[in-house]
Amino acid sequence: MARAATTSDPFNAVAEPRRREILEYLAESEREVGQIVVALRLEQPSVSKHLRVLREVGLVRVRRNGRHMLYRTNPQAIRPLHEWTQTFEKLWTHQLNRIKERAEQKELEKLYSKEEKEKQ
Amino acid sequence: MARAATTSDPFNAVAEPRRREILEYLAESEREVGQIVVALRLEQPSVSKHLRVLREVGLVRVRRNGRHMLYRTNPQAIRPLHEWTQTFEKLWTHQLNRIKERAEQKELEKLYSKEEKEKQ
DNA sequence: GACACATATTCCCATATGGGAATATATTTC
DNA sequence: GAAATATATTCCCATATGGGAATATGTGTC
Repeated sequence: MARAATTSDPFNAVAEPRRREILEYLAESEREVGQIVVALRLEQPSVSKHLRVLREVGLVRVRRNGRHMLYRTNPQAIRPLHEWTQTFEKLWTHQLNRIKERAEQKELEKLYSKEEKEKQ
Repeated sequence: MARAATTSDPFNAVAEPRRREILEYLAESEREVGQIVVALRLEQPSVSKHLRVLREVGLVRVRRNGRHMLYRTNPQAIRPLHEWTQTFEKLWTHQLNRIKERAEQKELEKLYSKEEKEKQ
């Protein structure tokens, strides 16, 4: 087997930086393909291909308006990613607290040894 | 250009489902490679290769203990992912509220038309 | 040092990628 | 229906992938 398809799930779809940019841009409001091309300075076929991937995993929605296609981010599709990362949140705040506590401990020790020196 | 390397950033590293499983497993506590092999039912070389990718992007830390290598998840490295997904959180709660409001509106309308009928 | 054990690396391969260039499709306008 | 505009698709290609199999490296034990 090779690497999983970009269209296999949101995790793979979102691994591509340009697709993340597109999602951010389309989160502000509905946009035409041409607007994405201009705003993100990408080639039009490139944008269409990225949009296709995003559409296939449900990360964007489309509707037609005349010759224009209006895309928008479907934020709900990002939830699974958010929830997965959230399971680690407690761990890193815990880790940060430990770092903080150690720093404070060191400060205390420094102060203490200073006082000791001054006594002598 | 082809697809970005799995080692280019946490987004790419985490796109692979087995690597996510490994991160979850190593979040509980420090583990030997052999334990991962057994717990996740993967081939040993496969695990070593995944661990290498995770190590290169800082998602895991290692220390040696005799012939054993002890790996653990570095939760801080997941923060960027969490923060990126978080920017969409407001949008999806907003979206959910709208859905809820519409449902409630429909309920009201249903009730109203029922009363109308009963009048007649 | 010979051996066993734990882990890492290498080689091979089918597969999907993203970009570029060219072209196809769909829609409006005249 | 021809021309113009907006978007999508196709083809080509260099590149990295993950799995499997085999092998290499490192460490403890006798």
